[in-house]
Amino acid sequence: MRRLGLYLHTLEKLSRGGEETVSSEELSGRAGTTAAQVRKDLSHFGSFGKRGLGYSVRELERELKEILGVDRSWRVALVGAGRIGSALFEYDGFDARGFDIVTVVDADPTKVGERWGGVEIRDIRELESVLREEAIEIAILAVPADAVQEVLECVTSAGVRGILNFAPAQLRVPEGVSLKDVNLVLEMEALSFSLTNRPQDR
Amino acid sequence: MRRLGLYLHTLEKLSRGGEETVSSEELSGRAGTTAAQVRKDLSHFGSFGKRGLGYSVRELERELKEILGVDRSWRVALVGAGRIGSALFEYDGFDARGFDIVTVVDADPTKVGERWGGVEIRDIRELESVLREEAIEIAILAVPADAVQEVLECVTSAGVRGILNFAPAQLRVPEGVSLKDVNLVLEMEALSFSLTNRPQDR
DNA sequence: AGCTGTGAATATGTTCACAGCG
DNA sequence: CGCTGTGAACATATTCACAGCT
Repeated sequence: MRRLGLYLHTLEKLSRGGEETVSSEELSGRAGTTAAQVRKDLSHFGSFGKRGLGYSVRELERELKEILGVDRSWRVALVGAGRIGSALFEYDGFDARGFDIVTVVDADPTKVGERWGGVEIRDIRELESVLREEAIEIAILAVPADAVQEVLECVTSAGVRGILNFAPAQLRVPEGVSLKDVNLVLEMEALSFSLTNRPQDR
Repeated sequence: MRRLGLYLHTLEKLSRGGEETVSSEELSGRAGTTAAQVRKDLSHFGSFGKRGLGYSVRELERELKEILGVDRSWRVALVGAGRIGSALFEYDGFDARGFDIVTVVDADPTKVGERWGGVEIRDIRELESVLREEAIEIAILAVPADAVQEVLECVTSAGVRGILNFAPAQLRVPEGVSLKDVNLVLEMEALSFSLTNRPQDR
């Protein structure tokens, strides 16, 4: 559930602000949802609040991290060192949440061997073995759409079970593998749709 | 409805492959949904198919473009010329769908005046006037989270009504403005959640 | 006969409203 | 008394199943 992540980020902000306790009302306001929604969402995983008081910020934060599995770090590989890949590699948010990009792989021979920070870019022909050696758990695919299905198969063969895909392609993943697609054109099209189909245009 | 965009992309692939006609069965297979879903989705906007035959690829493609509002081009501004901004600027998919990034704005004085392709980077202090001059319809926000609310207010004041936001912040938009958030950490957390809460771990 | 378009059935998600604990 | 946790009511989304056009 995506909202859990939102709650966690909100709690961390509250925590930095020195708040000790928070009500579902307050939390929902900051996360852009409703109080009932917050309570229902949390109640699926346990009873974390105190009636009459609210939730302990620190405690709920810890619980949510555990539920989301971000009370640990994850070994992540970046496949594709193009423009999107490089932006993702530099993106601080991943690091801050324990998603450690410990491997970068690319097909371009002029890039292979190059170093980004402490990470050497490896040849995509070694993809499967590199992923195994590095005990990668999550792969970020930032390769061209026409290459991504092949890369995906290799990645899943290597035992990776979480995939964040940026290529605009409909991927089929084996049972037991989680896939998240980020398709920016689809997002823009959704905006275009809203702007176009607005009855009360002024 | 996000699936409409998916259908459109699928149709374009079929079209390039020379297909004349497609059934809801076929379309759903390629778009990763079900035949009934496709028919229901399309039926909200009209009757585009022929019974016993299916849908004309070319015709449905045209209809979907019109519904989504991508039968035209859009004037888009990129606010924030950092790593994510530059990756987005170079991203071909936007251009191909008629989302023309005609303006780039940044706060860094060393970047202002620089040219990316034919586009000069403008100073963020001129943001509102630049957006008006350029008749911008959609803004992509790739600025730091602590600056984004301020930028957003400026952007909406300038009459922009569609916003794609990459900053991890909960934004409040005025009535009549469409906002899409892309939060990559949330996506990764969702993956982490699936990997963590998988009962039948082998 | 084949495949759409659609009401009806089902499933899923959200909001309401309140009992019950602190 | 305040705020959570939760069943019940409501709303939305998906799937089923079939009548009806071509």
